[in-house]
Amino acid sequence: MSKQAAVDVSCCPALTERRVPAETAAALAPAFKALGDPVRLQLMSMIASAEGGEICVCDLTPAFDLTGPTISHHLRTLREAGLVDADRRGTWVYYRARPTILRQLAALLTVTPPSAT
Amino acid sequence: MSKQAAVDVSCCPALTERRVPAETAAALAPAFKALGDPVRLQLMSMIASAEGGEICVCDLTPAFDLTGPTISHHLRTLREAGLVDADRRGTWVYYRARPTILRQLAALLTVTPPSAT
DNA sequence: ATGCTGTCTCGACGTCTGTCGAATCAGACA
DNA sequence: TGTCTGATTCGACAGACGTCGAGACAGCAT
Repeated sequence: MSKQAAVDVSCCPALTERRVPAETAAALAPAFKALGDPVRLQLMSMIASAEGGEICVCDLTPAFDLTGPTISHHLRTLREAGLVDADRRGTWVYYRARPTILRQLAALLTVTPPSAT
Repeated sequence: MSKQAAVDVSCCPALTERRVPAETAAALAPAFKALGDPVRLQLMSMIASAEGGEICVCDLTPAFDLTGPTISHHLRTLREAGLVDADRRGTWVYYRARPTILRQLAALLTVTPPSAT
C-alpha cells in the first residue's frame, strides 16, 4: 500500500557533532519536511501516542476542520516519508508510527552539552 | 537584524507521550519545516558543529553548488524559524545555533520505550 | 445484487518555495 | 572620498504544496 522512502541511513551522529553528509541530509530532510506542517505534526502525535500503538483514520479526521481527502493527503505524505505505516482492517484503516526513523531524527537533533569531551 | 519566531513553548512532552496541542504544533512545525530541506539541514549541521560555536557565511557558501543569494535565503529561513542567530562582525557575518529549540525538537521526537511505565 | 459507509484518488485552484541575476547595503582600506 | 569585497534584498520564474469537491474503490450489511 505504501511507496516508502528508503531511509535507513547507517546511523546518526548528532547534527552538532559533525557535519551531516549530503546523502544523509537528502535522506532525512523529507521526514523533517513531513513534520513541518502543523496538521501533520498533530497527526503524527495522535498516531504515535495512540493507545495500542495504532489509530483509525476515523478517529483522526474529526479532530480537524479539514475534509477527508485533505487528511488522507497528509497521511499519505507521512507514509511516503517513512514516518508511519497504514494497515486496512475491514472497513477501517489503521495507522501506526515507525519508531526507528523517529529515533534517527531525535538522535540527529540531540544537543551534546558544550562542556563535553 | 532578525525577525525571530516566538518559539518558547512551555516544554515538550514527547510526541509519543501525549497528543501535541494545536498551539505547540503551530509553534514547532516551522522549525521542522526549516529543517526539511537538504541544503538547510546541512547548513544547520555546519553551523551547529562549527568550531567555537559559530561559522562565517564565507565558509558556508562555497560548500554548495548554489549562488550566494540562495544560501542567504536559506540562512534567513533558519533564522526566522528560530534555529540560528546571525551576528555581523566587520565584513563577515557569523551564524550560531540556538541549542534550546534544538533540544525542544529532539525532546518532541524522543521515543519512549513501549515497555515503559 | 444493491446500497451504505469509510477511505482514497483525481483534477483544479491559489499560494508558497527554491533558485537565479541584478541591484543594494555594510565595512574595510587606500 | 572612492572603490573593493562580503552579504543581503529585490524581482522573476518554474515547480511544489495545501486545500477542496467530485468521483472511485473497499468492505459490510441488507
